[in-house]
Amino acid sequence: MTARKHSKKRDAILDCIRSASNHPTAEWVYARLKPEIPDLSLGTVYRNLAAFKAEGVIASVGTVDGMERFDGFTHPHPHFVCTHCKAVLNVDGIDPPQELADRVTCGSVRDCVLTFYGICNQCVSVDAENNSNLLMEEQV
Amino acid sequence: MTARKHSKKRDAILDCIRSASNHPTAEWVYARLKPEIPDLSLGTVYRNLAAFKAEGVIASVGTVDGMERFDGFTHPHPHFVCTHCKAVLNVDGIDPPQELADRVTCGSVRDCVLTFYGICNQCVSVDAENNSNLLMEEQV
DNA sequence: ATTTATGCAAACGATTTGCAATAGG
DNA sequence: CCTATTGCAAATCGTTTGCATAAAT
Repeated sequence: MTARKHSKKRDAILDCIRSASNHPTAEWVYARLKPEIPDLSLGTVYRNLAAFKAEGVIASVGTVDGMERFDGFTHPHPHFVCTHCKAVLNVDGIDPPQELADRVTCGSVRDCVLTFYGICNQCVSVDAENNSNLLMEEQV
Repeated sequence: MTARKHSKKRDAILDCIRSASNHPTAEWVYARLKPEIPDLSLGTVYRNLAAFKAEGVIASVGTVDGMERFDGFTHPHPHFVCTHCKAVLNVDGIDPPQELADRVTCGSVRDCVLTFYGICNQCVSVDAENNSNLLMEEQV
């Protein structure tokens, strides 16, 4: 029925998502591609991301700070969300406990999502730095 | 500094969230309270929910279908989200794997959130019903 | 030629916010 | 009284959508 046609912009958007490691927003993808594709529109990015997601070609990591975050790597894996800088990081070496799905009785489970929230190492460092700066200022 | 004052509306909002089992949205809380508190404003509901959340008095279950869902029960527990009817249900008998937090190296974990996505039992039933209806119609 | 994909800008919907009025202490 | 809280409506902001045009087949 639906005869899909090829599109350079669509390819660029998918490449961008797949090569990005930061689980970007639509806006980020747009800003990233705009310089090399000047006539790209934000609506096109949204439309294609929605289509990719519906097809299962990309995944949604959820909403952080009001913005949806996407992942070009669709194999289920846990994420770490920094509540300070809003970074979304992959958590390696831990698998989502999909076995637990069998013990869920309220419905038929399709996905099992495991997400850790906290402060990423980088933000902890910056925080420590600021604190020592503050201490030094106080001492003056 | 901040001299907090008592407020009937604030109390009603907290009671509402705590007595609700459906992990409601701000709008739902508003609609629920409006009849008994005719001069309640949606902004007040949003403001108080945000404050409760910041204080840790209530928890956010995340965003489902573009709307934030709240939980008056703050002890960590997994949820089941029905991708069909958007219901958010508690999953009993399973604890979030907080032990795994120690194995996360990219930051310092504060929360561990486990969420299952799928079709709830009720939607499965309705679906089956519709299908048999369709089959019957086709046979006519 | 036909039909999908896109740009653009307007529409949308959830949430936030500024400000004058209200109510708690 | 003083100040936190609220109602109201306008503003915000991410996302969606309608429509005329461009690109793909």
